[in-house]
Amino acid sequence: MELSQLRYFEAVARLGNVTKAAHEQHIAQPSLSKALRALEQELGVHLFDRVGRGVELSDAGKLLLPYARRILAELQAARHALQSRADLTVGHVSLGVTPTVGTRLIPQALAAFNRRYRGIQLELYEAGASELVELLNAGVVDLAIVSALVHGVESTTLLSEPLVVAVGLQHRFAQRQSIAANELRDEGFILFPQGYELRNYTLQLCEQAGFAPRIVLDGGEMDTVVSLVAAGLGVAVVPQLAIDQRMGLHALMIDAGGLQRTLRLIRHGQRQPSPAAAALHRVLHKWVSQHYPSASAN
Amino acid sequence: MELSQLRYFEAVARLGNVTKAAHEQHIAQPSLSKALRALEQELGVHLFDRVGRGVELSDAGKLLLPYARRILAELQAARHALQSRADLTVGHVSLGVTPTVGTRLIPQALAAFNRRYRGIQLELYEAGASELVELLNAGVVDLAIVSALVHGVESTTLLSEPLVVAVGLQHRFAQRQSIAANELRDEGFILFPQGYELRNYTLQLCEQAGFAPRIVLDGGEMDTVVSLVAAGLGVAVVPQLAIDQRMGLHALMIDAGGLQRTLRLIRHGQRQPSPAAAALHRVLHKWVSQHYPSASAN
DNA sequence: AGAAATCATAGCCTTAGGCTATCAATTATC
DNA sequence: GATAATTGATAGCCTAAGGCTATGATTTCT
Repeated sequence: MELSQLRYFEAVARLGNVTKAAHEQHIAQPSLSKALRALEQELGVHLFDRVGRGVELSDAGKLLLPYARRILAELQAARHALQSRADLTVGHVSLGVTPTVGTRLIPQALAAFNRRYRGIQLELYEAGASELVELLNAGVVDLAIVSALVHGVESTTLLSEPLVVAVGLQHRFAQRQSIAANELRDEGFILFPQGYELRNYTLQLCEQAGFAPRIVLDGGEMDTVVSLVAAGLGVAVVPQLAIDQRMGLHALMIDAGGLQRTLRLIRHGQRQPSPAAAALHRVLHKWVSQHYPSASAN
Repeated sequence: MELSQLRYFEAVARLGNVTKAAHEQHIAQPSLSKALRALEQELGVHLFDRVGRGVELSDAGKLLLPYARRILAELQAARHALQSRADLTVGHVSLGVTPTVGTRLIPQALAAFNRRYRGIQLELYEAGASELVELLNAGVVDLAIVSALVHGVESTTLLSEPLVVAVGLQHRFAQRQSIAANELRDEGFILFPQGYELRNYTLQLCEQAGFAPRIVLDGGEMDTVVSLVAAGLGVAVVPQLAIDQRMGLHALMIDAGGLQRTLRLIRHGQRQPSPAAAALHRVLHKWVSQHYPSASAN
């Protein structure tokens, strides 16, 4: 049984006339007769009775018709669904982010995406970089933003942001714009937890400056760390984007050998991105290049 | 889009493996790959991602899959419905009868049919012969039983029943077995209504015997007429099958030139009978030949 | 009765969809 | 880490399904 046969059958049933149905379906009348015959033979039933001029549905045809109509309707619905998905009027895209990335960049960028693509459902996963790569490979997330270099996936540079030393507004360096790394040897440091890239960056900075950091507090998400710094508990190495003066923070650039954190947008190398995923990829790059023109790259 | 493509698509989606799906569908693996490619091109989307060894559904494929499954399920349901119909496990048949036919013959025959074909729904229309032919031509009834000869339809003789003169048990002829038509010239007649074949038969009988009947009562269905005769109001020409001694009736055969009423089973000459209609046709003939072996014919 | 309409049949032709053979890529195995 | 095994894609061929035109048989309208 072929879909064309069902289409023809439905047309003949609806019009009660083989010739008119053939016209409607843009085929020759004998072709339609032949197709009907083939369908009847395959099913082993008579679908139409030739009654005078014209044909009309037989008992079996009346039985088949609603099935045929449902099948054709499902077919059209499927086509429409795929079309809508391609149009980006509906869809779904899942983005993975490492925890410190989400805080400032993601909310606004995703809001912009949602304004542009109203019908696309967004899903956000927060996890460590290695877990995000697993989710990407498993197809759970379409895209992920990580700051580490990962292998086996397709990666584009989204943003390079300087890492700065955050101090409270009461801090003795609060009036300075920049600082040399080794000036920090007497400061108390607040560290991000094990496994976070920012923790490694911090330790790397101190090591390069030739001292081991005095650790005041170990562990804590971005918000917590920022609050602790503002309260004067210590200093912390954070992305420049995380600094907000209104929150009682001051940023110190690091003089020489200043570290940068590169945020990368990664996606599966072999999986074809869905239209929604491609759109999010596009929007994220565009949003970054518009809001951080100096820091962005592609 | 072809149904085979949907079948293949579903198999690959289910098995996650083109080769295994090709085996299951009894085609060569390259043919399946080609079919998938064609489907993807037609829909303008990627349905699968080759990921390592094996394939897995893409976003678009996940969207399409439930539609494909519904379509395939509908298809199978349609096939099953037609099969059940052919098996006579389900079905519908509509029988038309003229009013005087139904009384004795139809109930038992239809009961026999229903015992044999439990799942087939019966529908009964009672109407005059000409209306029944219209219903037959319109496809409203599949079969009809009439006693008149009608044209333009396919007709088989179901039963020839003698017409007898019914008298009450108190009637002066109640001890006789037969009678000559002209002995009835002084009797009062009870007539069936205009348009009934039995009315015509009665008038014909009297005309052939050379008298005009004295009409005591004109109009009345079979049950009424029978009751009136039993009450001694007059005599009536009725089918032998309508006589039941328990109801206070006696049948007089008509000596020479005795009339017979031939019941014919008619069906549409061009319409293909449904399995249920064919079964009813069969059962009616069989039932008559078993219960009235002398009177039946085919 | 003749004209018009409608479906079926016959015969031809193109192409979709099947097959085998083979390549490329990935994964399992030793 | 090299080799074998598995899997999907490609190339090229061939058959048959499904399209077309021409025509015939039947029925209905005028």
